Amino acid sequence: MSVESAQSSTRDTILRETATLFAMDGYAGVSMRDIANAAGITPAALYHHFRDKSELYRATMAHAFGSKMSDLPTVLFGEAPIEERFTGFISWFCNLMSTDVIYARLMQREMLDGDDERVHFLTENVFREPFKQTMVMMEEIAPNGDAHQLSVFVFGLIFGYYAFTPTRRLQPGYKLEHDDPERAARNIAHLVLNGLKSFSAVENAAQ
Amino acid sequence: MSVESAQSSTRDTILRETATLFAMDGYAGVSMRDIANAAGITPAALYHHFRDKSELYRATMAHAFGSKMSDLPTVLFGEAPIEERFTGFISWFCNLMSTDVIYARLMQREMLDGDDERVHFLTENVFREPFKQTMVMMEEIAPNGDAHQLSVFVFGLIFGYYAFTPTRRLQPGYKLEHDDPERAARNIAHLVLNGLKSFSAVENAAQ
DNA sequence: GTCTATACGCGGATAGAC
DNA sequence: GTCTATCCGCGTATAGAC
Repeated sequence: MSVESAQSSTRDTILRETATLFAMDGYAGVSMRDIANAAGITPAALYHHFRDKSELYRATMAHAFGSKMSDLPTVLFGEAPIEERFTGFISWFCNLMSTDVIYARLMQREMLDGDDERVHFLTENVFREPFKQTMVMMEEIAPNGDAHQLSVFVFGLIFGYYAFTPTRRLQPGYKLEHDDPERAARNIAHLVLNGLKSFSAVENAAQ
Repeated sequence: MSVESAQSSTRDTILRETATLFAMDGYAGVSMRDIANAAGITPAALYHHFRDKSELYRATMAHAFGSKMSDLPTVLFGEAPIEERFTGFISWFCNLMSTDVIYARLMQREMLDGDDERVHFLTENVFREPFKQTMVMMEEIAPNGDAHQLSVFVFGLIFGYYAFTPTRRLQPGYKLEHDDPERAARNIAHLVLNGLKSFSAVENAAQ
């Protein structure tokens, strides 16, 4: 909300560089010298902007996870039928994951390496809103289903699809069009929408 | 196949310890001193068994990814109807992921950090066979669908479900039974089986 | 706000005794 | 096969000049 877009301050430059570096090599795999190098300053200068490496890391996460996931697509809140809202959401999420590799990798790293505090931060700032909205849709699609678990399936499916990318490209049957996020989104939405139609009758419903 | 189960050699001890250490903290996050400490020897002794850290890492992966995934459940190859084979497979995979956290984390790390060679190794030794079998099942369930992509959905769904675990536990609606792999497997199998029934008619089929 | 210079422990790795 | 001792560059971090 504050006025900070005037020009690219050194701090912003650093945070942009660290997002890439940490995404690619992880916290322990990136040195302060690497960071200084990428930002075009000396290591000592980094300590003018951040107390230490761990604070710089936290600042990087706060910067990277700022707003993207709360910019949910407008179709979600429109009057469109549930199929359209759901498909629009999946499409948006798939495009985000396939477009912003840095973002996707940082998410994966936080889930893999984050302590309680970091996972909490990630959950609050990245997944809270879209997860809630997904739960609302799940309740509409499968009124007697377990909305929480079904939402986790949706996130897991998309998240897993992209996490699995390096491996899936080596599997039999791989074609270039499998990398098209629109196509993947369409098929994911199709799978889930049809799969859930029958979930109302499942025995462990509405827990 | 060789006789190596006689007693726990130092080499095996090291590899058991490194599997845990690398799974928890990643390659860059674990030092040779850490490893030596965990194995109860000095750092110098490590170099008697392995040329350097990267060879020790590769050996750890080879050891960890040895046989588990090729021990596919027998139900897969039986005469049972497809629903039962598929559900059995999902159940086996979910149990594996939720039981062996080390294994699951090493998989995630390799996909996130692995270079071409490492991802290739992971794909060949871990995912090749189960992926092939899943494709066979997908062709049976949705004869006109895209068996490769549908198989990726299945793996992504399970993989994503477990990768998402730290976060899902903080989401609204979380209950303890969501951690039960049998329950998750049942619902995943249900979702996929029902979702795929209608996939035969989808427009981008059989590519 | 960024630099040079530097502290100092930890990193991977080796030599050679036992 | 494991040890002690050691090398040396790289790690984070600080002091103090400009």
